[in-house]
Amino acid sequence: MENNKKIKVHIADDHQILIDGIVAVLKNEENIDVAGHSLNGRLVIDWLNENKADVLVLDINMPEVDGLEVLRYLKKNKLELPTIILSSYDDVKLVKEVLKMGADGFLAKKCAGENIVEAINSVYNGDQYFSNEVQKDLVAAAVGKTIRKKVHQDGVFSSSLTDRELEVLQLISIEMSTKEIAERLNISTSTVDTYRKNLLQKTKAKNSVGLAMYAVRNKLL
Amino acid sequence: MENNKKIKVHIADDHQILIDGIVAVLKNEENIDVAGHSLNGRLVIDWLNENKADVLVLDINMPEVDGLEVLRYLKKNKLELPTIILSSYDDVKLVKEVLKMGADGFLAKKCAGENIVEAINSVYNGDQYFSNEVQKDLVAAAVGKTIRKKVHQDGVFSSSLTDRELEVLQLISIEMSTKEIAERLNISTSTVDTYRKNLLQKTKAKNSVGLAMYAVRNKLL
DNA sequence: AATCTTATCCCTATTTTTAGGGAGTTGAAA
DNA sequence: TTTCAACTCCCTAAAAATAGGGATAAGATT
Repeated sequence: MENNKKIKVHIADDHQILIDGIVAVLKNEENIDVAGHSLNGRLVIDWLNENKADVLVLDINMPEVDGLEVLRYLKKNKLELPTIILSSYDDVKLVKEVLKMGADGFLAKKCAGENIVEAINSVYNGDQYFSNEVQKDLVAAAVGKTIRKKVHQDGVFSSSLTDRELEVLQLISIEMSTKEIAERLNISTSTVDTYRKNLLQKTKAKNSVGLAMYAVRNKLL
Repeated sequence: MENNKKIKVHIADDHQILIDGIVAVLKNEENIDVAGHSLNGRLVIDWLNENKADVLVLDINMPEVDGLEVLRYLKKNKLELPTIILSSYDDVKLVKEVLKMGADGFLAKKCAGENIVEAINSVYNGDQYFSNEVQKDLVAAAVGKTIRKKVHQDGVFSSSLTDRELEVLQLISIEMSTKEIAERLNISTSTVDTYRKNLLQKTKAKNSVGLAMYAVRNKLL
């Protein structure tokens, strides 16, 4: 019952309805206290400057300042705050990206509200938490429970995209042709072709549209 | 208090958490009864074949069968079911598209849960309901309260894209090639090519990536 | 009755993308 | 010092997309 024993949670999502839902679910939990909630990343950072949370539940897609930027901010300022990513997609590629950026959990929105309780308790205790399907995929990727270590030790999960590849991906996403990209980057079209091939392989996209959609999904633009 | 006076609502959204939130909000309303809920469009249609709802609250982005397809189904089967579109974005273009397809309300998810009560009552009474910002934009587009009539009378709001074009656009956006689309729609590749040309012209996109990005921007997926 | 929209299909030709392959340089890490 | 990742470039060939053009049938609208 004591307040100082409760896990203080901050929830960030641009959908008020979803926040309401999570709050409703967490209201039944005695050891969890929703200390605050924000509708975008800017508000999260502002809030964290004034208050303290034990766990952050963070949506990726938010206006103005999105979840990835909040993660970057936390990392840069060496704020060790257990963070669970809320996502509409249980995209393995996105999981990898956010893990690399310091997130500790990944919860697909389509998961029932009850899982969020588990997730919060897990990351609060220093563990990691992943949605079912995500976890399956991760396991399929031949990794056990030491995911974080893997990530930080040998970069198994680090985003497969190099700087240059990302650059090319971004230019593809703004409707540039190979020739245009080559001119823009002052490299030959052959080189751009190589990046295209690597991108298609790494993102498992079928064509340029798939590359652009990958960029959209993973907020790479 | 009588059950037969309650408005039977069916909620469709692929995020369980969001459904939980809406159910929690509607639980406090005496004249509204959440008769059912579904995680994708296929389940909505299945449910409607077995049950009756007075109002449908429908998310656009759902796996397998999305909200737009449900709207198409309702239209094709002449099912007059007041429908409120739940969307992550209050994109005017999307509003136009769904209005054209027979929706009666448009609620941005970022709106507080209370608005949904108003929205449900409105469409149940034959009126239309729109989120604040959407409404503003619609007014700005020089239209008053006879939106539906306008839509059905002179197509002021009809998107420049025809049904078939939209269909092709969506298939392009999921990385399908012209040949694949032709097979899926049982038309010739020449026809698909024609739609591609028209789409490129209408959306002012430079290539398929541009088309996909247009679809993303306008939430046509 | 004449017009317009939508959906359908075809032809030609060029440009772009995709799919294989290989290969050299550089800089950083082991 | 060797190894490795990243960046760069090239060759060949097939598949796909883009850019013009035109055409017909069904339906609704004027």
